Amino acid sequence: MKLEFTPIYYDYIDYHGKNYVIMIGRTKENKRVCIIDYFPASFYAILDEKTGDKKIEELKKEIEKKRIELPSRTTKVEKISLEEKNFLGKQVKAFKIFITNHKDSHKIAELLDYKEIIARREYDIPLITKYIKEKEINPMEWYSAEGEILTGSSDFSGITSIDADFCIMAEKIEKIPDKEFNPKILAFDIEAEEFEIGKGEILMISLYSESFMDNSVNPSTLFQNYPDRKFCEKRDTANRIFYKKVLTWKKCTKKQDFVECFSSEAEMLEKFVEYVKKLSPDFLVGYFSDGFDLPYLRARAEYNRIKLSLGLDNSQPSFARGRISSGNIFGIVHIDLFRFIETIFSQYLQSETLGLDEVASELLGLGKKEFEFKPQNKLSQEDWKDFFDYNLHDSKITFLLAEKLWPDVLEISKIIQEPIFDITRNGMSQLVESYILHNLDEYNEIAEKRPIHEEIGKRRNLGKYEGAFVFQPTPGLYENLAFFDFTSMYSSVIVSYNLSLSTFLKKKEKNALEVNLGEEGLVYFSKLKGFFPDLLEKIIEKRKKYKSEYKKNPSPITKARSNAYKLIANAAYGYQGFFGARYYCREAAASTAALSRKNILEVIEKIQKAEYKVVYSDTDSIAFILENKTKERALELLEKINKNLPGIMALELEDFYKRGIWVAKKTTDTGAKKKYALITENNKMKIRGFETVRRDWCPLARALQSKVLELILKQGNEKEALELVKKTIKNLKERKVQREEIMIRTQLKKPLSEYKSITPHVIAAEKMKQVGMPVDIGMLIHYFIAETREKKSLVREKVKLPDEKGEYNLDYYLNHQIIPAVENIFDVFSINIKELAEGRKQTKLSGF
DNA sequence: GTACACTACATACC
DNA sequence: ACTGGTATGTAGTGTAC
Repeated sequence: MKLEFTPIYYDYIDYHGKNYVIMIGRTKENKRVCIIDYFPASFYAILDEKTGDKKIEELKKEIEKKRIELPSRTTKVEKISLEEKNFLGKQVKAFKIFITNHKDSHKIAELLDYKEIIARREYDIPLITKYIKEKEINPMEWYSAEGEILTGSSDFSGITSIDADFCIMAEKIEKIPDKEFNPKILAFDIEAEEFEIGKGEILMISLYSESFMDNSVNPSTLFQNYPDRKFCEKRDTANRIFYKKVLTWKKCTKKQDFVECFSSEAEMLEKFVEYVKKLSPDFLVGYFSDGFDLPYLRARAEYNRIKLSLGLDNSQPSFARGRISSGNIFGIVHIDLFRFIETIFSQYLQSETLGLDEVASELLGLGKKEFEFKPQNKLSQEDWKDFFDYNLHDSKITFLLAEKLWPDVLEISKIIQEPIFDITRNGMSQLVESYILHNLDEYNEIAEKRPIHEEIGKRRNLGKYEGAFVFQPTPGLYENLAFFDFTSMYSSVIVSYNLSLSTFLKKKEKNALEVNLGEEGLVYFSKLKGFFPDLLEKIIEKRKKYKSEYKKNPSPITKARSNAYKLIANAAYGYQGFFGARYYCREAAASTAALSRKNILEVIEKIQKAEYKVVYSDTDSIAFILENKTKERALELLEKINKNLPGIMALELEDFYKRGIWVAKKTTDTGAKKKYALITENNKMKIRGFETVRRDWCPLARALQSKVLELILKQGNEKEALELVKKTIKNLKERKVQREEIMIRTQLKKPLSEYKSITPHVIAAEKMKQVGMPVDIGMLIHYFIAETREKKSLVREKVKLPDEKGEYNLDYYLNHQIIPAVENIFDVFSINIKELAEGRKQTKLSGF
C-alpha cells in the first residue's frame, strides 16, 4: 500500500521492547492515516583523540556486550558505527551506539565508563525529536509512505484498534512537494459549578467547528448518523457550514436547537466523547484547557466512574507534569490556545490581559458574551438559555481564534520542526533549542547535553552580567528629533563577532577576538565560524527574505513565516544566557551585551561629532535633535555610519519626530530613563514607560496623562494641558468620576500565602476569596481605594472590591494617582501641579 | 508618631 | 525554571529618634 500524507501527531510505543514511532496524519483526500515506523534509539560516545585504532576496536567489542535487564524488557547494544563528527568546534571520532529501547539510553550511556570515552551525548534528546531530526519526517510537510496495511489479524500490540482509515507499517517514506491542508479544528469549552478542578459538576460542554466536508456535500448527509444533523448551521457567505452544539444535563429549552439535553452528567460526558470521535478532528482546541477544561473533564469522568476515552486508541488524556500540566490525547492534537498566546503570540498583541474576552476582541473584533454567574438554584429558565448561548459563544470565538492563529502555528511548527502539540506549549528557549537540534546535521555536529540540576544551580549562582547601555536623558521638551536603531542588534552582534559556546576559547589564542567584560576580565572567541552564529546568520537572512516576500505578497502565511524567523532570531541572545540551555554560554551572552554597548557608544559619539545633540539611547536605539540640519543630512550620516559597522550590523532610521518629551524621576531631578513620549508630524504618538502604558494605574490617571502628553506634544506648550488637569481635579473633587475610571488592577503573581508584604491587591484578593470569588495565580485583581469612617494610614485598609458600596477616596486619587501622573510632566515647564492643587484648595476650593 | 531607609512587588523598556 | 539585563515607582516594613 502506498499513500501520501502529512504528519500531524507523533508518539511512540514499545513493541517487543523496541521503539516504534506512530504518526497520525491526513491524506489529501482527508483520510486519517496512522503510519508506524521502526526507529532504533541511539546516542554518541565521543572518543579521546589519542585513542588508537586497535583500542577503538577493543572498546567496540566491549561496548557491544552492554545490556540492561529489566523485568519488563531487556535493552542491549544492537549496533555500533564509528563516525567522524564535529563537537563544539572540534573534529572528533565517535561511536554511534544503537540500542534496543530509548527509555534505557541514559542507563546504557552510564555504563560506558572508559577513560577513552570523553563524552556521551544525545541520550537526552526525546525520541520523537531524534526521529524527526534523523529521518527528516517533519510535521506538517508531505510524504509518501509505502508499507503493509496492518489488519485485525496482526498481533501488533493493539495498534489496529487505532481509529484511522488506514494503519500501515512503513517500509519507505519519502518527501513529496507540499500540498494544501485544511486542518479540522474542533473547539470546546465547559462550564462548571465550581472553579476548583473537579469540585463541582460540569453543567455543560459546547462544541464548535466547521463541518468537515467540501462544498459539494449536502449538510443534511454529513451527520446522517447523528440524531442531531439539523443542528448544523447553514452555509455562511464563504459557503461554509458550522457545527455547533451544547451538551447539558441541566434545564433544556426547546427554543435552542443546538442544545442537547441528557439525563445525567455521566451521560453528557459519554456523549461528549462520542461526538468528538464522530467529528474526528485533527485538533481539539480550548482556551486555558490544559489548566481547566481538560483536567476538569477527567476529574468528573473519574467521579462518575466513566472513561474519557478521547484517544484514537480509546485511551484517556494523559497529563505530562510541568509547571502547567499538558493534556495529551492520543492521536488528536490538543491545543490550549492560551498557552500559545501567552508564550509566543502575546508579543504581537496590545491586550493588557490574555483572557479569552480581550484577546478575541482584539483579534476578531468579537469578545465573549455577557453573562452573570449565579448559583444553579438561582438561575431562571431564561438565565439557562443565556448560559447555553454564552457557553457556545466561547467555543465559537475559540474556534475563530484557532483559525486566525493557524498560519502562525503552522509556520512555527514547520520551521522549528517540532509537532504542533509541543510548539504551542514550549517556551522561547525550547523553541530556539529545537531549531538548533534539528539543524545540527548540516554541521555534522553532535548535540550538547542538557544541563543537569547541579549544573543549572552552578550557572544560576554566577549571577547577572552587565547588560545594555541606557543614556541618561535631561528632562525637557525637544523639537525635530531623529531616531536611529540597530536592526536585530544582539543577533547581529552574535553573528558579526562569532559569539557562542563552540567558539568560546578557554584561553587566549593567536588571532582570537578579545572582548573586555570590564570587572569580569577578558574573554576570547575563535574567528573560525561557529555553527551557532552561522545558523543565526541564516535565520536572519531567511527573515529578510520572507519579510520582503511578505511585502510583495502580503498574506497571513507569508507574514507568519517572516514573524517566525524573527522570533527565533530575537530569542537567540537570551537563549545563550539562559541557564537551562544546552548551548548556554555566559561569556558569549556577556560579550554580546558588551559589544553592543561598545557599538552604540561609538555611534553616539559619531552622531555627536557630526554636531547633533543626542538626547537619549536605550540598548539599540538613539534619539537626537536635528537642530538646524535637514533630514537628508541625517540620512547621509546614517549611510556613513553603516559603512563602518562590523559584519552584518546595520543601523536604520526608525522615524523622525516633531517633538519629544523626557521627564525627571520622581525622587530626584535627574532625567528618568525608559520614559518618554514622541509625536510625528502626522500626529502619531509613541509613548514609552509612562503611567499611561501601565495597567496598574487607574484609567482616570492614565487617560489624563495620555491626553496631557498629546496636547503638549501637539501644541508645543502646556497651556491647554494645564486646563485639562484643572478640570479633571475639579471633577474628581465634585465626585463626578465614574467608578470604572478609578478601578485599579494588579496581577496576583503568587499564592496569597507567599506574600511577605501585604499589599493592597493582596487584601483585595483575600476579600474576593471571602465572598467566594475565584482567586488564582495570574489573575488581575480589581479594586479601588475608598473613603473610610476612621482615619486609616495604610492604603490597604481602604481597599474595596468593584461592587462594594463606598465613595472613592478623594485624597488617594488626587495625591496618589492624578497628581503623580502629571506632576513631572509639568515640572518640565516649571509648573508645580501639587502646589497649584493645594494652593487653590486653601484659598478657593470652588475654583477647581 | 513620624521620618527615613530599605525591601517587596509589579510593570515597563529593549 | 522554562530567553537576558535595566529601570521606575508604589506601598509596606522596620527602626531610630
